[in-house]
Amino acid sequence: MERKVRVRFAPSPTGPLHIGGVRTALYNYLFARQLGGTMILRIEDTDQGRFVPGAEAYIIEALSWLGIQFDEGVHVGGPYAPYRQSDRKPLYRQYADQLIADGWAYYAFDTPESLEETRKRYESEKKAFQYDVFTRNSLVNSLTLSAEDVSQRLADNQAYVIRFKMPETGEVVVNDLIRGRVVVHSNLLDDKVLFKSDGMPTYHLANIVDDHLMEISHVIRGEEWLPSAPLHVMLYRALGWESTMPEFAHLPLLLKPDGNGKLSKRDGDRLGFPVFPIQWQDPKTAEISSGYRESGYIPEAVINMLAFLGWNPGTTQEIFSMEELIHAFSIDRISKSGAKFDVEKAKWFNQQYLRQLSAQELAVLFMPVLNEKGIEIELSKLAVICDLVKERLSFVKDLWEQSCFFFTPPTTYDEQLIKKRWKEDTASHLQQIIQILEKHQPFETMLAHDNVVAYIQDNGLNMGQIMNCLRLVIVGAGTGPDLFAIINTIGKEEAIQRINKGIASIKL
RNA sequence: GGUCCGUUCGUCUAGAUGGCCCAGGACGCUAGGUUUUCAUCCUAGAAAUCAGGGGUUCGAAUCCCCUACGGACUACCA
Repeated sequence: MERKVRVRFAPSPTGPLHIGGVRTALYNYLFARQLGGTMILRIEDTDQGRFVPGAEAYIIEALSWLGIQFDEGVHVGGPYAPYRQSDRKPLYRQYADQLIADGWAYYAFDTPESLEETRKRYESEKKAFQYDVFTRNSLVNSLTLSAEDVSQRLADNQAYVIRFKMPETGEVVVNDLIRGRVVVHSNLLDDKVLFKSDGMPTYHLANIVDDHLMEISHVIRGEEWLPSAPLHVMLYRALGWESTMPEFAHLPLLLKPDGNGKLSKRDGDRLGFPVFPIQWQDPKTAEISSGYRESGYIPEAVINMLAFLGWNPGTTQEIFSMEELIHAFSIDRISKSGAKFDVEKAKWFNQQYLRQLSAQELAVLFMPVLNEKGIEIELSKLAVICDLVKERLSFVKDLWEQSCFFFTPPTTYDEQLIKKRWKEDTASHLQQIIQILEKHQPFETMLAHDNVVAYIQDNGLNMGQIMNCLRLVIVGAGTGPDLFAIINTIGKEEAIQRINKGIASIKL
């Protein structure tokens, strides 16, 4: 039973990978790392018609940004190379032939058009057509045609596909690590195409052949594959590989936050959150879909959030580093039902991770934003500002909103606050406060603060009223960190200028 | 239509072998406190008749059955 753990993440390069796919990759990664196994990236590009340039590079970049690493794969090579199915094309045919020779598959010459016609005919009778045990005897294939006819058609290069010959009797059992025993009667399954007329295998064949050849021990994939898992089990049996068949775990789906249905590529920008790890631009339409990276999410937060969509450790701990996830992860704690994505929780996770960053680290992230606005500042000074506002952020991009008053004087003043706090004598009191500030010759914040407080108290004034008005002229609003910390940071001269400007601008 | 999977607060979920669950945590929400302000933080609260109905049992969110609802799949797509 000692089997080396080898798992694969096997996306098809038909577009950007969405977060459901990322979660599948993550669970594979956590599982592999925990058990000292191997994580493989295999590209399943057997459908040349849906190939999208750039998608493969996108997948690699996105997973790399998130810290999901591969031991083998298209981009890093490995002992089972190549890892791209289009590069493995010559491998598959022999297995299809073997299946035919063993009576597990057959040639089918039906054209797509004739099949479509049959399908429509069934539909008009309110029935569903399936190429299976019951219908294959009335269709054009090597089961109904004479041996001579078949060889003639083959010799004539007539287009054909190779279909799996599903047994008429018997039950197929899939033992799923998450769902338990799933049983289906084989005659309910259809004769899936294994090998296409263009010379490429379909997903089903390529997948089984590659998993076998690459010695995959566990197949962890989305629930959308559960219905075809019985076919896969049959394929292992037919190929004589049943004893080394990997174990299956079908993950619950990620659902739309509103309404029903699985999360789709369209939902993200419609509902105001990214469904993609990093930004993607469609090469054909040039349409841009936003990504977590560009939206200001920290990769660790995205990982943490994704890990909890369908899995939990059974404790109350919610913040997990990748290392902790690797340690705590287990397949039997994966839930069976689909999870709706929640933007608010995602934000919360990001906030938690943002707070773990030092002021210095935040400053480094913030600096480019300022430079773009034409603001030059020393990193150390910026770090002081970041430290003052870091508790108020969910995203790095919130930094500007939370700290813009450090860099530019207010141009407008909060109307509500004026109404509430600004009195007739406010201006003259602020004049007095300017005098107090002027007195401090090297400027000392604490002393200035104490003196202002003393002024308010000595004159029997309302603390909240004066302080809020002082804040109003300095910040422009009633928000922000400690007022004297702000004054200290912008400097005495600037503070006095702002007070003067405020007095001049604010009229009752 | 058919096959398969699922169903605990608005959301993510806890809930081995039925009793400690008139259901716990987190996000969000509401209120109070802290703060010269806002945010943070602290405290409290509202929020699931455990999809519904039948059983089994002294006792069920937990076991069984039925129903409903939701989802996936049903391509020479993956």
